[in-house]
Amino acid sequence: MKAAINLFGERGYENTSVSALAKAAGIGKGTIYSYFSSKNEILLAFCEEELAFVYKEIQSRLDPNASLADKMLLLLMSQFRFITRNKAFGRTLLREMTFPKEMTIDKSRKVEEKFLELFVTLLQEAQQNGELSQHLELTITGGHFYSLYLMALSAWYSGRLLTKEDVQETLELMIEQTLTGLIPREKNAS
Amino acid sequence: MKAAINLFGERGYENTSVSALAKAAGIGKGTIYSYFSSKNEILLAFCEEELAFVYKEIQSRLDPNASLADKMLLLLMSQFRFITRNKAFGRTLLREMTFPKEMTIDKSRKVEEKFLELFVTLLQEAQQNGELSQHLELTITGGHFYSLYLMALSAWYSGRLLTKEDVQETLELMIEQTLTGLIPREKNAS
DNA sequence: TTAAAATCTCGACCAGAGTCAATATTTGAA
DNA sequence: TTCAAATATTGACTCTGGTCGAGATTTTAA
Repeated sequence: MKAAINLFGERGYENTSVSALAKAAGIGKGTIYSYFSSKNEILLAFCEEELAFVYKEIQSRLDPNASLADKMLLLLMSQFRFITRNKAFGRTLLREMTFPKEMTIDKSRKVEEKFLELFVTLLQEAQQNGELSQHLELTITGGHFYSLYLMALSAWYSGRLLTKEDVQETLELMIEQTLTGLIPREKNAS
Repeated sequence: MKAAINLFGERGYENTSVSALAKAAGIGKGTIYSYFSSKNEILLAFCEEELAFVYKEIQSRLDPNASLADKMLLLLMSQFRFITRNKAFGRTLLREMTFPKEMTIDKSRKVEEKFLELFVTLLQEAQQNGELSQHLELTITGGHFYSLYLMALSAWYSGRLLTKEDVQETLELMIEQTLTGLIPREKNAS
């Protein structure tokens, strides 16, 4: 893991071969494969550590008095900025996290769960404030916001959204829409 | 392309090497790479044809009198069933479609655009029916439903949703939530 | 008709992910 | 202490995606 942190950080994920990793760690390549099932799983493990740190960051920045929409936007954008810090790196990670192979499902689930927890915490607070309907199943609702995050990332990687500002705007709009709904309301939301 | 359709269909994408493809097509491997920029792009081209067919299917099955929610569910589930017909195949395709490399962005955009069009068509109809707020930017709203689709697929590939029935239930709930919104309403929707 | 330029085709070659049988080390029972 | 069974380590090897320069083919224009 130390070798991974060094080399991935230095040359990036794609430009680091497993052999190089093994040499840097002073072990044989085969040994690596007896601890990780694939190169991607090393990446996942690497991110587990990084993400724990990012989550702490986010939680400390959350203004408890802000609206749910604002908090959600902060959460999504922080995560977005982290993951796209290095484009190729983020892509590989997202591919493996979002559509994992059987081989890496466990690790990927674990990382994802941590992320979903953040949503649920936020939503619980909002529900207590009355900002959110009481009858919602929060895991599902968490998934709902998670889906916006995936969408934004996909749009970014496909070039449909070009700048971080575009992403932020789109997310803002979608969060708003998610909260108020798409069908006509008799009363306008405040 | 003919060789691809045969071999991918027969042995699957992962088990078909580019060399095998070349041999089956009776051309050199290098020649393939002067028409496609990567193996994944062959997959994308392969799917362009398949998907056009699926879209026709879907549109013919849509009952014009059904509610937007029902139509949307049909659309998402049809697509879901198609893509997960072969798990590994779908995974590779989704990875490349959702988080494409610069190399394949064009192809992937093209395929995706066709898919998004379906959403927009549906939404336009709904807007005319008064089932949808007038002031919505439909591209964004289309993206909104697209995001639910991604989410469902991700949950399926991660094993958070295990059966197609789970997926359908979750999508149903989320579509409902998307339409009515998450914040409390004074009046219940009819 | 011809030959130079532009384009296309090819497969030997390279690099890197992942395998596996051989070897080294550790464990534990007598 | 001993040695056999269990476990861990290793790097040579395989397989495949992708590259590239050499050579074949087509186009163009005189």
